[in-house]
Amino acid sequence: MAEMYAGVYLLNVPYAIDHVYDYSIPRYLCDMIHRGCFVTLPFGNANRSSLAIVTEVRDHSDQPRHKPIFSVCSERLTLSEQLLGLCFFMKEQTLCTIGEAVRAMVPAAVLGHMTEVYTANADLTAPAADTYHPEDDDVLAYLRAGTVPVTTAALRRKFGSRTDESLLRLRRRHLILRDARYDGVDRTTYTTYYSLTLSREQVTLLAAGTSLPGVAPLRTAKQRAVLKCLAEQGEMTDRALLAAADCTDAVLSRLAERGLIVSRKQADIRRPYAPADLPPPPPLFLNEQQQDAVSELCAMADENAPRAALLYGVTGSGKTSVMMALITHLLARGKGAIVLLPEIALTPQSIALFCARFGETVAVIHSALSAGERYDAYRRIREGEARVVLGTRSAVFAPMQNPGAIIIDEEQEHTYKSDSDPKYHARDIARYRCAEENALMLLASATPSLESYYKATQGSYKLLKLTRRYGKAELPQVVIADMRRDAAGIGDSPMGTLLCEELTQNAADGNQSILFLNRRGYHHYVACRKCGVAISCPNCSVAMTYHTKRGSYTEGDMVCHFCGTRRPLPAACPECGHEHLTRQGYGTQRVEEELTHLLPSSRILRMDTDTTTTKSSYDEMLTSFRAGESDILLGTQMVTKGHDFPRVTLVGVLMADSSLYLDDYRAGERTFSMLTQVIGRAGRQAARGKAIIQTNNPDHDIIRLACAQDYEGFFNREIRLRRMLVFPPFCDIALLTLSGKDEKELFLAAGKLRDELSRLLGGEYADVQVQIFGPFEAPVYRVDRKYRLRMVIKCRLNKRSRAMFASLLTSFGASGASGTLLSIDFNPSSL
DNA sequence: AGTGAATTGGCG
DNA sequence: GCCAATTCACTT
Repeated sequence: MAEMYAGVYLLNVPYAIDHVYDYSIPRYLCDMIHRGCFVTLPFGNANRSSLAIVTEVRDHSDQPRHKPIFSVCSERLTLSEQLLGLCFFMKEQTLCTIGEAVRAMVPAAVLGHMTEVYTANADLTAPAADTYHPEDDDVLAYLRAGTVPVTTAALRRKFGSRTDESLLRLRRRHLILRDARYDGVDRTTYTTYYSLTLSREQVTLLAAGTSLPGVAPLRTAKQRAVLKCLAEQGEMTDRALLAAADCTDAVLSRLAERGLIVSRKQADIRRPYAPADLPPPPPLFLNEQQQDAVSELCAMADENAPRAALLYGVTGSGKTSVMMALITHLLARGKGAIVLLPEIALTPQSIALFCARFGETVAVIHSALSAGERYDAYRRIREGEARVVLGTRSAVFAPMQNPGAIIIDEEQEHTYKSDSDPKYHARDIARYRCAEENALMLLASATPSLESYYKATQGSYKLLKLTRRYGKAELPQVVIADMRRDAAGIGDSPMGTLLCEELTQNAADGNQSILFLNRRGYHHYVACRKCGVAISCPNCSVAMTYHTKRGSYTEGDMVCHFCGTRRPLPAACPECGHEHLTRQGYGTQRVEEELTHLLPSSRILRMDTDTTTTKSSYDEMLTSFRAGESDILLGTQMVTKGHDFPRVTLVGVLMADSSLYLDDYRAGERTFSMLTQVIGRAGRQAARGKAIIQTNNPDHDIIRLACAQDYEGFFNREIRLRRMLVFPPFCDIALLTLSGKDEKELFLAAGKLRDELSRLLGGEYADVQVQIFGPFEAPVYRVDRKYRLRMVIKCRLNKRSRAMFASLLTSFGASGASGTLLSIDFNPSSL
């Protein structure tokens, strides 16, 4: 048989050397190695043991030299053809390495990891030259005394921080050998079940001391107790049995030896969201519009071709019911579904909703799962046991065979974009998977992203609308409170008179309120006292941010975070000429203080990232509020999503302007979406609710349109602006960030980056059209003792422009200025 | 010349 | 990312 070769990608290499490497396949591994399986192999000068994934198997190779693969990680652990293809798609799409893509798909616990181990070198003929350090002796002695390889972690525990340098020197002197151990894949835990081999009657007789033919009488009370328990309860887990019979496992093994009981091992499945005791799901009652949408979606799914749809439904129109009907349809046809939700919407309530309807076939994936839980969810999906996956962004990689649909709820949420490597957007991944698997991608939202709605109007997505509210829910009454003329507002209080009165009254009536506060105020924009309009960048219309000059507390500049433009603070409002300009920006903490003064009799529950450190504390707070333990829920984003609070009749929005004047071209879109959702929180079921929007810009289009819940009006306004100023969807944005510890090196590298960019654009990539901004300082210039510079490039993302950026990344990764790091984010979620 | 520290080039 | 070969800066 001819020699076989494997093309592999290393899992732990930088972008610049992330390409296929050819290895020879040893005879004894021949029938175990195939596309998508994981192997360990020697890599680099030192032949360090590394993890890699096999992407090709063939009987020839162009390379002159080949190292042999060490071993296969697990016969069961492989990446499917589809997911392997997705890795290459991601590499091209997001400029990540294959390894990064793989790690996004396979839970760490499933992949296992390499551990470094050391042994003393038995072969002492090697040259023992070089530097001798007496303090290395004890490490060497320790390794020589032992018989098994020792992990670096264990050595560090024993010898402290000097371990690493000692190991390095000893290794240089060839006195010790380094190796790597690949640590397991199978995290399955088992439970042992015991049961009787005899009939209950026989056991009862035995326990009573009667002797049976062919069975020796029971000697001890413990043995009798065990049999009695089993006779009463039937099959029991070892743990339950030991507790019930109050004995040790020695008793059990004696009985098992005698053949009176048998044990059976069963693999555990950790199911943190087991559908225990849930009420049976109510039948889905769909109105005509919903029914139409369902029929359309089912028909699309049945085409077995790549399809995409946008379900645009006003708040409370019952989008979830439509999804559930679609999923029911898919399950009946032997297909599965992946449902993505934003993290804050993945609450016990929403999980229970799905579990109640789809039961055992639901798997939940989110960031708070333990390694074992994640592993089990992964396994259940891969084995086909779970056919409905409910999860956050990363669930889009769920190893489901034959998905019929990938559904993205609240599609506009920016949490679907990852901002660490690999910097993917779940929507792009979903689109690719659906195209490969002939499935339906369904985007759903009350306020679709501009990009998606635009695609729908262009016909690339099928647009389905739900315009009617479900049941008898009514839109709340919306009041815009003009803070410019509010006495309370002048004193820089975030609370207006009207809202204050209404809150007091509402609490007195025994109703609950929600106060929504935009975000923590570290972003300072400057707005006019009289007209409320903020200072914006003359180039890109993005609100500018006030930055104090370094080393000064009083002097500062206005800076555009998009294009880097710097301007001195103007003396008067460019809109109306008024001279009183003020800095804006509040945080929740300050507001809570104000509130306790203004509303001494109300019980206030504050909820933000400071107070909800864990997932459970978040759930506890929601439960407590729902139970009526507070009058007012004050919080950021997280109060807007996914929960019905039947007793909430009043919603207040503080400082609607601060999101209106975010340092991002999507500020208007975000504000519209946020206001629409918040307003929808008031009075979803019971009496008609009320929403009070406090703003200094009562006439602003976005505020007016949001209060009228006029998405299409908003879309038409915004898309015109985007076209005019050339922002997505009319271009793409590449954000290049250079970071480094040495400020001088960093600026040098920035110069190099700009030069390299113009070299590429002047020559090989002359056909790529771009508009370049920067380099300029990142909004937060210093993070983690590193400085950061960025460039913003407007362009059209396609094969050519991506190749250009890839080449940039390669040259900067390989020979780029030392100590500085280049990272590229296409269409970042925030700037 | 000799030493250790910083830089560079390559990995199949 | 990690290693070793190479260059560099500085002592002896």
